[in-house]
Amino acid sequence: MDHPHSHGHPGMPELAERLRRSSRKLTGPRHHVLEVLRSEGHPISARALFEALPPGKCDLATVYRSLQLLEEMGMIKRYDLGDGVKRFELLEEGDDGHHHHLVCTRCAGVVEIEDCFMPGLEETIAAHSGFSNITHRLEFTGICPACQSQSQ
Amino acid sequence: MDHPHSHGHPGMPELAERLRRSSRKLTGPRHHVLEVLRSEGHPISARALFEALPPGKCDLATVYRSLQLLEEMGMIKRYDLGDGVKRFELLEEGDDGHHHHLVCTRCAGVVEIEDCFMPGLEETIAAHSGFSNITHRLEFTGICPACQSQSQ
DNA sequence: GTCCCTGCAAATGGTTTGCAGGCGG
DNA sequence: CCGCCTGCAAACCATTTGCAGGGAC
Repeated sequence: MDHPHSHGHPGMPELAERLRRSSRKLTGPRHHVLEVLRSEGHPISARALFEALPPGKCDLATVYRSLQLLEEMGMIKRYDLGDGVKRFELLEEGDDGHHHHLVCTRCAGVVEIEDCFMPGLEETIAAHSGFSNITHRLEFTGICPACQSQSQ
Repeated sequence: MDHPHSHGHPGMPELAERLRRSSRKLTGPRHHVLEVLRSEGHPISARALFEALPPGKCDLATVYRSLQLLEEMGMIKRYDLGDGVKRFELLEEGDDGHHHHLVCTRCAGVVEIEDCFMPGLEETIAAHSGFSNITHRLEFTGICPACQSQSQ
């Protein structure tokens, strides 16, 4: 259950290709941002990404702009894990990123959960409410094993 | 499915009593904040609450402080609906507020969904992940009937 | 009278934007 | 070259906090 997506994070050439296809440039700063996203594999905040960057390689504002662009292009997905901070995760091509997370309330560690547990539920809700285009966000929180043992 | 909680929003005397029980004061500003929460019945943001207040009756900062206090006391529940804004909803006594929402992505209208669809799921996840104290947040988004008809 | 509470204003933290210069294609 | 990108700084927005005066009990 740990890293259901770690089997195929896109390589840098593929990422560059996807950018080029949208006629966007693969610049130095973007390269570094993608590099961190690629090595991270879990949702990461703009600030955390910035701090993981080689110093001086990319401005914080540019990190935000890159994340915005990559999200629009569908290369990364944004998650709201409930603490008011946006986190982003690299997607494989064709992946819509629909999975859920289990977040530790002490260390903010994130574990992915691969199954989506509500087959047909959105249709049911649509039928009852009259809403259309229904999607959902589901996040779990708890205390991870490491934090459990560290302190009580 | 519309307002599963509208059957019993607490009256002001009961709210005052709950405050007094915690030896907190029922001041003018708090009275007005509670009044808006009571009449609203749906999750409302601090700013929206402030604007619904009679002008000059309560400072914005005090709205935030009141919401913080009421949340600590368990009188209201905070929801993160995904847009980075916290919203608060009045709870009845004994209600833990565990239900989910269906939010319109165009008008931000909110409908409550009373059922929680994951019986036993948290236990399963705990067993698989080793996490403890697991809870979840689940929010649905879509386009409400009114917005569907207004524009395409 | 004693604290709790309040308004005001300033600080904070995450994120966005204006601008002029710079670099990728 | 042209237009997309970038760094820097300032702006923004939701929320929090310091402080001194004021009100509830």
